[in-house]
Amino acid sequence: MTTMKDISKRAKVSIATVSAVVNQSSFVSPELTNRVNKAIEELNYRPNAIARSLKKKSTNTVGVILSDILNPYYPAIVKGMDDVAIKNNFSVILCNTSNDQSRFLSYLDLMEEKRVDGLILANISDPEDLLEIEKRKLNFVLVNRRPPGYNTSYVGINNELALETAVDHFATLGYERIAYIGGNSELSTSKERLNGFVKGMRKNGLQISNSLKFEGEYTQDSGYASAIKMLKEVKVLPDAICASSDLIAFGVIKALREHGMRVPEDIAVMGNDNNYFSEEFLVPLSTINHPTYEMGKLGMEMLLQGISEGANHNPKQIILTPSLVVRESCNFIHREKVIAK
Amino acid sequence: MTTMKDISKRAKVSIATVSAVVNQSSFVSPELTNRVNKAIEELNYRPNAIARSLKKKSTNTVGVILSDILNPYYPAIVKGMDDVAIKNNFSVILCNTSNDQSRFLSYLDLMEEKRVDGLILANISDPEDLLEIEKRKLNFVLVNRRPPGYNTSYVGINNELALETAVDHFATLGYERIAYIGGNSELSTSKERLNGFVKGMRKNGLQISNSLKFEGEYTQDSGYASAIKMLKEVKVLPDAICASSDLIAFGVIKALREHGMRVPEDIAVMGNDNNYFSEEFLVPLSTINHPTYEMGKLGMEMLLQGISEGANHNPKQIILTPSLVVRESCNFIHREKVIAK
DNA sequence: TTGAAAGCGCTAACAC
DNA sequence: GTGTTAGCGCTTTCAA
Repeated sequence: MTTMKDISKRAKVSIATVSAVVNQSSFVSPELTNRVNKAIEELNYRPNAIARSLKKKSTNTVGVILSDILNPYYPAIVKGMDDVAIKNNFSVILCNTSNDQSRFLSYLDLMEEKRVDGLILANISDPEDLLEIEKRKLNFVLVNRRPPGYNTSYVGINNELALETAVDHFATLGYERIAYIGGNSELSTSKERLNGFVKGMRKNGLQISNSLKFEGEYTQDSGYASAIKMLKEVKVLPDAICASSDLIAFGVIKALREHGMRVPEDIAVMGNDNNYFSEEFLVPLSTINHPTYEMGKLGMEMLLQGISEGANHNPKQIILTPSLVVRESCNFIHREKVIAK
Repeated sequence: MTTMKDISKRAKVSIATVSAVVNQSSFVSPELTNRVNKAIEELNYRPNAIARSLKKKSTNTVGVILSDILNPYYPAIVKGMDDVAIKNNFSVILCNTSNDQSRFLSYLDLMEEKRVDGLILANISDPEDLLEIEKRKLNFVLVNRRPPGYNTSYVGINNELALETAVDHFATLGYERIAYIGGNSELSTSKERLNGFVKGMRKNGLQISNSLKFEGEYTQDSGYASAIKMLKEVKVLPDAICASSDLIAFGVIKALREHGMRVPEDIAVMGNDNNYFSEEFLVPLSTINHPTYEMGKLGMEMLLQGISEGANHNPKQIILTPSLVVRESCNFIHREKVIAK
């Protein structure tokens, strides 16, 4: 591997001069510049970022720690991050924890050892985890989920508004008895979404039945299981269901259909997050769109800004606004009810 | 940031001793070991991987260059890679080119500058690109696609067999007039799949009509466009369609339905690759399963093996076997035809 | 305008 | 067993 020393010899200049032309960090006469560039060309020189990093104490690298790359919610986020990273000459080290806490911890250590300039963490909900991160004294921003009370360097979406919008939509269509099937209640996003559901129900003068509230995971299987449970336990079924994610909605719809219920004719279902596939799901899913690409993009921009501004960086949070997407899974109008009013 | 020097002072030992206990690289008396560990604890020392890399001329980091992380084919591959990387104490720098050649090139430069120990490239088809990679003289393995004639350090799947299997399935069900809707014909996977289709048709004594062969991209939009084209141009429609990917099949089915054709009653459709969502697509898609997680896992294992074995590494290729998944998109039996035989 | 030299934090050869 | 030291490839200060 050729080094600056090799170049300096061949171009008959000092190493400092080579460095100056490579980095354009100070003026070098055209003559020497040429000789250096020629040598670089001939020897196929490529600067060693490791050595540079050691000297400069910065790596132009950021770590991204994700909870689950298989969840279709995240690839667009990653792409948003990657796009802005490369535009700013940063690389991203991707770490997928598969929701494994010990893996999360060892990734944190690893990132610290690799001296990344900053960290983006998608899906930190546990205050303990936040402590672990803060201990390391490095730039970071949280994305999507966040621990209770955390208000700095965060980009997420307005989950409360998302579910409120879903309920509003149901209300507009005349649905009244609405169930809620959510994810893990400990996650910030779950809490916010449930809050939004409650808020929406109240606002629309609708009654919330505790027997129609279900919790589980943000997965299709969990949605399926919750729906089965509902079908078994509930005497008078709801006429509509708010699922707190599209994946959950998929599972719910699958369960309903397997039990002979038609969507939306018998029970309407709304998703949330606008999964890539929800438009072509068994029944095209009405849902709430989340600007995920934007979330990744803004998260990385926030991080890089924090890195470049250093101590005098002013932390902030960005909350993106979700929007209604109407398809077919709740388009069955309850004419009688609407007329009756 | 505390360094070995700080530790050595506090523990009143030499730097070499600190290094020895941190890396367990040579015997140190229990007494000194204790002092060192205590100092490490107290000062919250974390080794600097950058400095270590500079010295050792290896980074324990590999680059992964992907053509499109938004395509649902890839997340599982990435997960497979990441899982084996972390198990072997390697980090992965993820690079998503979004199918942009200039971005690919600049990522290659970047990876070289960052001195990654190796590179995995998902989706190199162009011999020129391969040349670019080989120029850099670093360990690499190709995954999924490959340029013509490339037979070293590769893991992919048997694409020919995949399409052959699809045709066999159609033939078994009594379908005879079978169309093919493929991806970009320059990609290795496309060629292999088309070959498999042709082979399967011949083997089953079925006639291939050139007017029933379409090319495009590996996207839903492209599948949609090809199907529209077929609907317009072809006088006598096929009774079945082989799509070369599930995404294409999705587009095809969408187009057919929009034009009043039922799947599978009017036209049957087979996909290929077993997308995460194909089971719950508008019509549950019969397809060919690809072991993508395995592909990523084996790709990374191959790379790490190549890195550790160095010059005396014996390059090889691994071709994984796809398998039939029967669902509903081609389950309409042509009784008359079958009986007629 | 150019070059000499110190030093980033670590490893490893060698000396004691 | 432990310590001294050179040097990985680069940046940057300072002197010339």
